[in-house]
Amino acid sequence: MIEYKKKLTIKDMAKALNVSTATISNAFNRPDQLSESLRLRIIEGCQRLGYEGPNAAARSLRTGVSGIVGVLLADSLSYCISDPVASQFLAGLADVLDQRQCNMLLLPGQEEQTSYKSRQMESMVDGYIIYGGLHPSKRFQRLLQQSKPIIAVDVDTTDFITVNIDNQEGAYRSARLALQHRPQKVAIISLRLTPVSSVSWATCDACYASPASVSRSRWLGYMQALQEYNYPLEQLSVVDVPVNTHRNACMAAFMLLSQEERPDVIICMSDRMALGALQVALQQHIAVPNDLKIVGFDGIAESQFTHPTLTTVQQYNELKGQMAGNMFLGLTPRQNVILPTDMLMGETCPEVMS
Amino acid sequence: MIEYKKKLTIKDMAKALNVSTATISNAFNRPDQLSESLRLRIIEGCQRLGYEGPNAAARSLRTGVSGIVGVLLADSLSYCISDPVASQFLAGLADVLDQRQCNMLLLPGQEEQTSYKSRQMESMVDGYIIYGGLHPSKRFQRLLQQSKPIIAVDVDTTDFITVNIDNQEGAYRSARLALQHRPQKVAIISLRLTPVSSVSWATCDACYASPASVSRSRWLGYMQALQEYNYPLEQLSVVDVPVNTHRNACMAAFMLLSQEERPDVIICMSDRMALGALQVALQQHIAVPNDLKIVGFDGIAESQFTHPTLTTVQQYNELKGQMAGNMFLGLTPRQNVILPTDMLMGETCPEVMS
DNA sequence: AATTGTAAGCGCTTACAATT
DNA sequence: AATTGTAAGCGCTTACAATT
Repeated sequence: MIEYKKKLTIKDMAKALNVSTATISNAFNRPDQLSESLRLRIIEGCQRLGYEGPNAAARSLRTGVSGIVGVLLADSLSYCISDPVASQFLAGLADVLDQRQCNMLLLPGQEEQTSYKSRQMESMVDGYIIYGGLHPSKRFQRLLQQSKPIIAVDVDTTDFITVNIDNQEGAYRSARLALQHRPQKVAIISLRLTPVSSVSWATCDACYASPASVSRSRWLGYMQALQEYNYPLEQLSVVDVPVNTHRNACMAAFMLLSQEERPDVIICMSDRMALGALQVALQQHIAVPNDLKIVGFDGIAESQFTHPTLTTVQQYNELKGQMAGNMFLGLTPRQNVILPTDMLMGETCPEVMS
Repeated sequence: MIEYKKKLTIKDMAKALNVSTATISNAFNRPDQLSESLRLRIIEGCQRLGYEGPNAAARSLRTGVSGIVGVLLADSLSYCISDPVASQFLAGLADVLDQRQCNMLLLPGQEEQTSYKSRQMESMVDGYIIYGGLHPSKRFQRLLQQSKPIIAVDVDTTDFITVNIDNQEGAYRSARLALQHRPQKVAIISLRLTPVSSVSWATCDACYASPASVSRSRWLGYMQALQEYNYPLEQLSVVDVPVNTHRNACMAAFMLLSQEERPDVIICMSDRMALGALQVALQQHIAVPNDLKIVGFDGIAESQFTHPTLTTVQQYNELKGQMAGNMFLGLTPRQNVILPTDMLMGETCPEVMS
């Protein structure tokens, strides 16, 4: 049988150990305020009696600091946790916060409920890390007025300190790599470039109108490369995908590969899109990379688990999380950061030897 | 410029709206305690003045309930977030908790620091969901004495209410599927069956000694199938992997496929292992499934993103998370649950037509 | 009878006072 | 001078009293 304990307070300890509550508190929080011997006696006594240390709610109420960092996500929790890019970011962030004994509170961005309880926890949070997206949600609007520190990641804004990558440069380099093969027919699988809610064909004009900053930057990088190679834009096929899922990737790839003139290059705004395209191509017995080159974006771990492995833009999401965490905690100067990306030379688009 | 607000309290609202603090509190928490008209006037007034509702720390201190559920993980946060099985579970759990306006606090199991601050948050938590592993950690020991509700998932124990799958049955069925092909040489990639800390060959005897319940159950399922097919155990090759990573999977597969007598069946305790084996096999130009059958376990999404797709045991991790959450919240009777699994017929091991 | 207000106390931290 | 204790108050909820 498990033996349960009563909930112990600092008062109980003070009585049991014959000191004041202040001394107990100091023993835990301000070692310089009492003699070493007394501190050890108290710590030992508390351990023996089963007192786990000051109650977090009370401490937080008193000090105004909770040690909890709110992470405002662009999508639902379930999406973010299962998306490799977001989860890598969260892992990096969690590592840093954990080292400093801070905790993470994941806040879904899409909040429809107006119940005040869903906002309750916001009052506990010491500040926010905003991850991705534009966040037109009410929750987001409220945050701005809370006068708490905010770091934004993968958001194109001047309202906060941001941690970003150079999306345009990365996209440009990946597209150039594909275009070096002098393809006949280029296709792009884009993410949330247009406001549609299903996988659909897009025109270049529509794409320019997109407000989603990350996608737009990548799009501009692609355009830059296409222009450099004088690729006729009217020949370009673009399928836009509203949500970065494998299913959508397959659908997009299927649409592209069923065209009368089949693309020999597919440039993708994410590795998930690229992996979907790869799978569909292989199922259709299209030789990759011989008859079809594919480049991705992100450098997720899974991109190197396939055969052939994916050629993609490696971004360092874990590092991104660590940087955001360190900045939030003030361990790193609070200033805008643009992290580098690298080309990850996989097998789906080899380099052209010249 | 963003305009910041002062931190408002229930007192400020009482003064501004000319009612008592109790009435403000009731307006938020006990609608039956005041007239509809007054309640609306208060809610509207608070909104207008920018009061977000009662402070969570104060409320939690007063009521003893925080709405925060501690999720005790077997490994580090970064591992759990990036593991597809764990993250699916977390996604399901998060969904349920979020609907009920509860929050999740992820607690890494491997806690070496003795700083009391790392335990601070434990005092806030309303209860625990323990996910996987044996948890011999100090943190775990402490939890048992806290007299808070606990639900355990993927743990073989009688100390708590548990949510589990039938690991042995699932493993048995997957092994049988592979053995139907009457393989010459069977190999197994196992997880944490032996206490070694690197990828290593294992013997059948050593494997039985494992204390890790999930792995042992799967192992027993494999043995059951092997016996049924009279497969000579002395011919079996087993590589045991301490941590479920792709790198380890590749190493294990490499070891197995470099043997003088190459296996024509590899049975894997996880899809990550199976995907690694598939990749290594394809890189070595071994035809899958013709010359090598592979079966996995888990049914992670990525297992269906490859070509060929993986034959594996589908477990419903998101459902597992939902069930654990619902039970924790008391929306479902608190009783032990064993969730079903299904065979997911992919291409790496087709069914034998007889 | 229906509505609203008073006041205690949840467990802690910390300025400052009191003691050695 | 070094060590320890007193007491107020963080923001809230709720039993109960007071008012209409």
